[in-house]
Amino acid sequence: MMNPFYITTPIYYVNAPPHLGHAYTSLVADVSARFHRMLNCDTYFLTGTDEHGDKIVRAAAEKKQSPREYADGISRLFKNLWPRLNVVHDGFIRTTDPAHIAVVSQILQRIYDAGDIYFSEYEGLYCFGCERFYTERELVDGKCPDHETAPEKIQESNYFFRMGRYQDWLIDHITRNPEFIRPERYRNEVLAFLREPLEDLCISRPKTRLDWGISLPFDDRYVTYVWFDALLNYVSALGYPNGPLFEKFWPHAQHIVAKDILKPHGIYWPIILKAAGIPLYQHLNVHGYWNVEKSKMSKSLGNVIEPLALKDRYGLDPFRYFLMREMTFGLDSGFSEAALVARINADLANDLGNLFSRVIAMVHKYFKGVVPDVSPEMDADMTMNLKDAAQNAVAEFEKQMKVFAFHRALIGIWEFINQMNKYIDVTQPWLLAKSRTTQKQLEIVLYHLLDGLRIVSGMIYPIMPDTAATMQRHLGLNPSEENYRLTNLKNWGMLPSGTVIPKSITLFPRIDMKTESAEHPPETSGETGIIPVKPEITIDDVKRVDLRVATVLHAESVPKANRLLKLTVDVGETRTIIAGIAKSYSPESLIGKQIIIVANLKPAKLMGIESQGMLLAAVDDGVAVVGTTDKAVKTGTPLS
RNA sequence: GGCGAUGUAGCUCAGUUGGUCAGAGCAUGCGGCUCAUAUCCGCAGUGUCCGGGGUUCAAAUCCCUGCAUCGCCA
Repeated sequence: MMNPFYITTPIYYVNAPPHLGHAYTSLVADVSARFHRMLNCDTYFLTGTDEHGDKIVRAAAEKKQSPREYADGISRLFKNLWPRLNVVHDGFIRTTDPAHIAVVSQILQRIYDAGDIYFSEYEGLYCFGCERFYTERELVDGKCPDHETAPEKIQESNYFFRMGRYQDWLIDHITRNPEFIRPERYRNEVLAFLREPLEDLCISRPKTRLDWGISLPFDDRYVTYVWFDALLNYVSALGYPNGPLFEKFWPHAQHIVAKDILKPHGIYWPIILKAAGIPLYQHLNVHGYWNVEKSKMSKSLGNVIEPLALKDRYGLDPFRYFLMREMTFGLDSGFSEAALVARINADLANDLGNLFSRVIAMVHKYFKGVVPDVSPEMDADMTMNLKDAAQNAVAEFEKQMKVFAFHRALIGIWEFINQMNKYIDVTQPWLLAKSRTTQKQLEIVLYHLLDGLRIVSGMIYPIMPDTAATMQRHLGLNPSEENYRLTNLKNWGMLPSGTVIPKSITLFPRIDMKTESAEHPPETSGETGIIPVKPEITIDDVKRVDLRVATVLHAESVPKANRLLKLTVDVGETRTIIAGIAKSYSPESLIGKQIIIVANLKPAKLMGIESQGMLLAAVDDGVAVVGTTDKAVKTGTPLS
């Protein structure tokens, strides 16, 4: 068992809804967490929201909400986004959580007692309109840039954190641990900043100005401001000071941040930890920005597409792949729809998707879908370096993933994919299939390809988990943590023989830029669970099913049936429908709801009641969620 | 204003300590195959490696300088 792995995103400030930058940071954390689980590391992935401060008070006031209500709303937006990106975190912390508040208070008190926090009065230029101080430099013609009024000189007292006394210690730590802040450019930036004397950090606001925050334990007239509150989430979320999670994971902490918050994480945070007597984190991993280009394509459609919306259009896994492949971790990258489509077509559809499709198709064509049995001694003759290529790719993958060089890890995987395409070209299985004397060779070639795809499926798992699972199912495997273990990817020839594999599918539909503007491509085959996709059907099969929007008029439970509800619904006519959702919905909660039913299903009697149709619901881990429409529509409307 | 980074094929970028370093992918053109999602494989290019100067037997690679872009700090 390797060291535990603790990965964090920043807690996102709830003054605005999530955007691409947030999504990328969290995606990196998710990919990293998944990768470490492949390494069999105990892994904890934390994210959350930062909810105090005057910006929140002001944003809430604009919406005529209390800060708490406002923060709840935006926090929920973040929390709800992660599942949609297949970002699976272990913890979600809010700075308004009582446990967090207690930890902040405790640590502030400790640092105060140690003499690193002092009280001081200062004078500054204050704009009452903005409710903030300005420096001379920020003023325009001596006036507040927002209100165009001259700020007033006022005096205020606040608490300050003596960071200066830890400056030399921090320089020393960063110098001795070259990987403490990475990539190197950001380490250099921090060191450059530390060449100048470090000023003490103002850590409070008088409650007269701001009361949406955590009270200072040693002076109730003040709340703590920004960094103590925000940064301490990384330890409070683990149950500091002596929770089991804290003891297990904290020493292995790695943070991910965008470059805009380099200074707080690279300077304030280590110093806070030092002052509080808490060991430092391992690595601060800093990434750049996405420069979003408004694509011409979208403009011509008249609707500029928001980056996050593109995942719905092109599929989640391609979207995740693009973000991880296109950005060199640490540097800025451009985001455009054209670049996304180019990656999807070239890398996903042409290289990987087509390889997968042609291999599976050949196994069906030549062996009726049965994975050939290949004795190890026969292997060597036909491997033609494919085995070495696989093992090199896995080694490179491991090396690059560990240092957040995701794009390089992916380049390595794709080199191997190209080698497999080349291998097919050289071995020419379609010729081997023509002669009985070359049957054995054909078996070996296809087995090698299948096993290579098995290894690819494992390597892409952290980046494209749904696709990885789909691939594994089509290789006759049951997608599981075990199959994604790196140790199993390092071994050649692990794919079980004799299984019958499902028919070939299109992993990634090619995107035709010409017709794309008219319609959206089908969602890529990807679902998180392990439920296999049913056999292919045609449009005619679909047309036979008459789906309708129905409105629930009445609902009641069915006696002696603890899972069933009897619904009376309006589909233009009134019908009775029995649905097995009683464990997830109370009868009252359904009344008035619009649902989707199969209207032409042959009626059936359940518990003596005739059900004239069937309600559609998603059942996730035993919990039923009723399907409905995005907006209210006329009852009885067919779905097509 | 100070410090730093970057500037390489049409596009996106690799190029570790100076000596096959003038490269990869995409896009383009041509050839091949047919198992495959008109996919795959091969071949072919185009470059004053930002401009100028210097060090050296030898510089995209080191030094100076100019320009451009960007970042950090003030």
